[in-house]
Amino acid sequence: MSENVVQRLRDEIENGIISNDFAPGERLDEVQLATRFGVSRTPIREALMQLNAIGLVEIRPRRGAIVIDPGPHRIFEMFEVMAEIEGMAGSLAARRLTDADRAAILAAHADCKRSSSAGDSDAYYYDNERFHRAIYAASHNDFLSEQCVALHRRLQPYRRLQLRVRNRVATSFSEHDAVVEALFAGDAERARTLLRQHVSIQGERFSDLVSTLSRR
Amino acid sequence: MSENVVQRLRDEIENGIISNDFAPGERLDEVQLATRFGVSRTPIREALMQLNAIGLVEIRPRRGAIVIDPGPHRIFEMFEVMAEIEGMAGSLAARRLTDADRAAILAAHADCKRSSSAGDSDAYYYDNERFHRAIYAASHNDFLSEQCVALHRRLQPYRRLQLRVRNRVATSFSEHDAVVEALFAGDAERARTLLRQHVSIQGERFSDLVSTLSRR
DNA sequence: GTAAACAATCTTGCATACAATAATTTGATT
DNA sequence: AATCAAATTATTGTATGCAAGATTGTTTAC
Repeated sequence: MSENVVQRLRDEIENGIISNDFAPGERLDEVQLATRFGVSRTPIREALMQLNAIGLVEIRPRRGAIVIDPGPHRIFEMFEVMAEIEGMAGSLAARRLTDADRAAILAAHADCKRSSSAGDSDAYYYDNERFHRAIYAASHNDFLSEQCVALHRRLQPYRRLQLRVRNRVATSFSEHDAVVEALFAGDAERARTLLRQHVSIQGERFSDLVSTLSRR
Repeated sequence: MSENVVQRLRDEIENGIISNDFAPGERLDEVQLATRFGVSRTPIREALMQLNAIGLVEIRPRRGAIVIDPGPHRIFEMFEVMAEIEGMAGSLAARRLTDADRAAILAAHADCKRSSSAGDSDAYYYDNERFHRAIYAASHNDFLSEQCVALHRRLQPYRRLQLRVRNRVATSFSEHDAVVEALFAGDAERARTLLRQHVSIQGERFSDLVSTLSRR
């Protein structure tokens, strides 16, 4: 069997965390996971070490692994950084855009339009991700692109909540529209500002949401 | 023995990579490392998985782990991102500066001045790191701060090379001086621009260096 | 002499076994 | 009955063992 096992486990557990299948604060029992996935403890441990390194899981010595609970404040911090690097990607993209990039962005944007006007927030969620990834790719900075994808992924559960609020999908799409215009006009600073705002808004809304609901 | 063993191994191997003790492209043999550190293969493997997750090591199925060789282009990309998030930290710091932050920055800056005028580039390297970390902390965004520290650390070997070039220490210090001024004046945009340039310069210089020396 | 194929060896990947520490339960004493 | 302590149980951390794939070297055929 190939090394894919531990990678597979890593992805499965990571997905479980992202999709809130494993709740923040929850303890991840090694033997439990091992029996569940039909493997021994060893690859489970190796996967958990990886998640620990990424920052999704905390390993307390001799006391097992727990899913990290970022808390509203830290989530806000992550949105703050996301807004900035997303803006950076947009700025670079506006300057470095190739025809292929243009086509990919337009295609994703068109799909967003479709799912947006259909009011299908789940489909929009998927198309939105493709749209943003197309911009990351257009930055032609692979390292930045990877960082963006990783952070985007980590903020996924919180962003998903956002799309449920009234009119958010429509608003999001119109923001995309302005972004596309700036990108295609080669206006780096406007693309940066628009994308930064586009993301910050999500962060601030989220912050409002939790700070009124669950007080810590 | 506590779980600290694998953490220790992780740090040791990571330091080995950063300090070029393990060269890029080098294969990391599990039994070799195990005997070297006096442990079994298991904790070594777990440490390697963590380094893999961080992106310092690549694990090729059934073919072992090798130290990742970023290559000049990717290093340039990392500097590009470093410049941006460093600028972001500066921008936030200028707005959120507390008295304690001010004191920490001034202290590190004073030490930089000392080691700079003494022409001690090794000491300056250390003080420079403290100076930058003080700015990260002053951003009052812990997530950003951690990202900055991690990336700063990864770029360490390339930055170190830079300080050896003629007059770089003195130039670096005078750039710091302007940064401090902007920070203390609360001028967020100037702080951002200055820090961005301060870091980009290193990236560009590095790029010049390698692209003339070793062609890939 | 060179190239290809086969075999021997080495290394990784996973499982199991053993040791050490934390959690829990039970029993005794106040 | 309640609390504290000791012992038992459960779970983590590390080592070792075994199987499967990769690497290397040798031999044979052309």
